[in-house]
Amino acid sequence: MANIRDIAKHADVSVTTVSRVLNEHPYVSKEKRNRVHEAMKELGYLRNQQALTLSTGKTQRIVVILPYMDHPYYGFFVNGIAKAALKHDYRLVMWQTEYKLSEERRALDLLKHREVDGAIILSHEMSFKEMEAYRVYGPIAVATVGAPETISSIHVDHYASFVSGIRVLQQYGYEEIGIILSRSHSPSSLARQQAYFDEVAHARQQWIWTGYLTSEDGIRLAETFLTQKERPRALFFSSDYVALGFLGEMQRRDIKIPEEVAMLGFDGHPISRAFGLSTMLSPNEQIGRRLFETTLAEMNGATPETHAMTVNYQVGMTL
Amino acid sequence: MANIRDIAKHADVSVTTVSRVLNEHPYVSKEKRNRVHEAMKELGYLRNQQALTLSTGKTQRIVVILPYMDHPYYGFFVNGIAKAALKHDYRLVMWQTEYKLSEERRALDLLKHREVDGAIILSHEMSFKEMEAYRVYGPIAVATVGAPETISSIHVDHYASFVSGIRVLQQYGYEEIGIILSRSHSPSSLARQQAYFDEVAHARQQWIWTGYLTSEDGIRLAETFLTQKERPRALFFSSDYVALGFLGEMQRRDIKIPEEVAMLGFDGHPISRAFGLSTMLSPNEQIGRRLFETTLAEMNGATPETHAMTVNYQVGMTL
DNA sequence: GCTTGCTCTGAAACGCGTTTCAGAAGATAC
DNA sequence: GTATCTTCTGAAACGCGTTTCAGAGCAAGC
Repeated sequence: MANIRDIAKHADVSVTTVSRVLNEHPYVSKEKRNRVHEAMKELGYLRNQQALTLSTGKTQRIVVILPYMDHPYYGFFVNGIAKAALKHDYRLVMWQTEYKLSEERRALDLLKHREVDGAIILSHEMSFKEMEAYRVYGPIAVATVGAPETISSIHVDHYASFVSGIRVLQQYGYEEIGIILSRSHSPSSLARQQAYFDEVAHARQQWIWTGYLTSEDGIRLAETFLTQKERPRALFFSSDYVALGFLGEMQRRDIKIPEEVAMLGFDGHPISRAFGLSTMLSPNEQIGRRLFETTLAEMNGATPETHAMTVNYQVGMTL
Repeated sequence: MANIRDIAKHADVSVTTVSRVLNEHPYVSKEKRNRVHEAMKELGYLRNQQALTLSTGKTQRIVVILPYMDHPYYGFFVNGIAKAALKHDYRLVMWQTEYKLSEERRALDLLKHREVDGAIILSHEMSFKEMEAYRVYGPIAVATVGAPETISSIHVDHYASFVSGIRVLQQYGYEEIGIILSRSHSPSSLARQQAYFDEVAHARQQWIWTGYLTSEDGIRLAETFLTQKERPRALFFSSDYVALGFLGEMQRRDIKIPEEVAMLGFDGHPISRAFGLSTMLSPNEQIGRRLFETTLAEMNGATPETHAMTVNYQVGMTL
């Protein structure tokens, strides 16, 4: 494992000169530059990235914190982040938290210990107050609402999005609407709930179903829904996957959609199009890209930014 | 940013002693240990992970190389890898290649430059011959078939799996079978093709459709399939997502499944169950876990291993 | 009483690339 | 002819934790 000093010796120059050649510094004579290049080739030199990192204090890494890597919902975010990171020669360290606060802390400790230069958080249990304490160690960008101004936030405006989804349902003539949420206490769920009560005249507490995250939850929901005495005429989901699970189960039971119950999804996953699910298209990949870009900008001295994105109705056959 | 030398000075001990306290070495007197702990608290000491990495030569990181992070197919692998990595306090550096050889090389260069301790490759364009050249820099484990013995391989035996899938189709009485493949030249596609010709008496070259990866490809396939003059009675897909896209499109066209054409998927994604897709359940999460474990074992001196996994038929309603 | 062994400590070297600073040599400006 | 640049070079310090080695002090073994 030849190092920079071996190269220097072999080429009969100083380590400084070798370093300059490595970094393409102009003030090296052509002759020495050649000697160094030859020495590197002969000894099979490979620059040690760890040493570089320690020396410069820049890791070229960013930690991405998310609950589950296999949930399709996060796929588009991650894709956007990954593409942007690759372009800027950054590496992505993925940290799966399974919604555990302890894992979120472990992940942010990477920032503390200089193992990464920044953090992107797609979903979190941690309070913003606690999160802010980590801010001094590096930039943090979240995909959630309610971040303080020290923390960048590129997020879907869930309130506005739910309002516009509800308007779509109303335009189709549906007044009795129910909503399906993921974790009940998450900020996005609260915003959605708020929009529901603000916009739906017939809103009812028992028409809010919480705790639905996966397609299997959607299957389960069908049973729950059908045994309910008074049912809404339309369901607004907060995830396409839950909606698809529900839709599949309804098809299996030969229950007509939208005749029996209309459905509006949320995400715009490609698979939804295959099954004709009407949904709200969320620009998740774009959000991912911007999350990375804002983190990068902050590392170069920019101030945190907050930006809310909007969703668009994607026509389907379930309304 | 207090470092270990500041702590030493503050606690009036040597840096060696501080290091020993950090590493819980027993040969430190209680008194000095306390002094060091206090100094660390007072100065807010945080161990610099980069320095540790450079010093020990261990990064505690593994690079995971895969074509797309947002393709649900890879989700289960990654989940298995992530869970195992978390448990052993390893970090995952994700590298999205988009099937580009150049990106695979960039990713494996991390190994060369000591930025990671090992590599897990879920899918690759690179030849095993080229891959082997990187083996000297650290352990490599792949989820594909055909690896040389220097490279660990935990994979689905695609030949055997396709054979057993075809047997299922035959048990249901289907003789005229077509197959849907992803990239035509990948080792798994070749194995599947081989199994097809070996097991299906009515095998036909034009009943092999290649280039189908996503649910959108599945939608597209429906059109292609229906305009075909002579059609097989059953389709064996190599991905649930493609199958689901196809299924959704067939439903939209009011074409009865399995009456018009029977379908057998491959993967066993949860969403498949919602739509009653008959499929072959692949233990991808388990493969992910084992890929990590074998990489870890190799870093501790074990020899590479090769292990083929089998899939199981999961009953659905499309046969 | 002497040897052996255990506990505890710290100086110095190591892993390895970058950066600062001082200085030499030659070129240009006036 | 002197002052000022520009080009080129290398020694040494830096980032920071770990490890090796030498040695001191004290207890147990025979």
